[in-house]
Amino acid sequence: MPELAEVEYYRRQWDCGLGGKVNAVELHPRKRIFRGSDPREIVRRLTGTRLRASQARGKQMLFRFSGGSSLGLHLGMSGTLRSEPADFAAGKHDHLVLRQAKRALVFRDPRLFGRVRFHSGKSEPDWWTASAPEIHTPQFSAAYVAEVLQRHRRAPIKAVLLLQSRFSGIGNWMADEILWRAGLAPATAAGTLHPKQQVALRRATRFVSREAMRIIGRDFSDPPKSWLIHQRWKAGGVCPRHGVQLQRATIGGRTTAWCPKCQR
DNA sequence: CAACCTGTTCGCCA
DNA sequence: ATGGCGAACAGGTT
Repeated sequence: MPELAEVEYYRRQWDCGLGGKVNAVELHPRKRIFRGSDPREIVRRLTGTRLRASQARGKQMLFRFSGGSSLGLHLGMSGTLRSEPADFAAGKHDHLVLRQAKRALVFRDPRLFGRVRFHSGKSEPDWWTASAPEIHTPQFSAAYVAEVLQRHRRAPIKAVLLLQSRFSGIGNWMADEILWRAGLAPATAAGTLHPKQQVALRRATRFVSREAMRIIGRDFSDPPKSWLIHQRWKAGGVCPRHGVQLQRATIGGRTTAWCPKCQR
């Protein structure tokens, strides 16, 4: 489920707990979610702190606590964050619960592709600082896009859009939406894009990111009916622009839908 | 019942 | 050393 905009939506679901004290931390320590970190340390160091702030970069989230501890959360394929009443009882897939006086902050992830990381100390964790330029910043420039396309010139453009180290936060449906708007066939080798196509790609990337953040990031509203997202999973899905039957194939290792008429 | 899935990481190969 | 690709990871849904 979660790409850039959904991540932003879920991050905000814990905003109600900002400033609140963490009275207890409950977790399922054996779960794959905690790979690479020590669950007992998370319990020990977060208990008694206060949730101070949170941020998202691409699909990665950072929650900061008093005392200098941070939690890094990644939602993987099926992760969600939500707030529940204080007497909430954690279910099978609720792998991390932060108990506050008035609520429980819950991280749920049935498929376990998500991840919980932990960091303590004055420095910023490297899994946080090593992120790619965000799409809404000046660093996501035409020159940057050109360089990325050149570096990955032999890969299909669809696969390049899915590289988190290059296009921060773009996932499968956003990549298809972007290519459809830019008029680019997903299998096109990245290095063959003409200057005008590069401009269209960057413009569509910024548009889809900004609008998805505004529409989905705020309250999980549906994008307008004119967006490809409403058609791409349907059996008889058609191009919102022409009504032409969408094509479907695995490109860049993922299911890809595109309009053969407007994407070349 | 079988196929499918909005993500990342690893090993292999060029 | 770098880039591209396919498999693996898990469990719910169709």
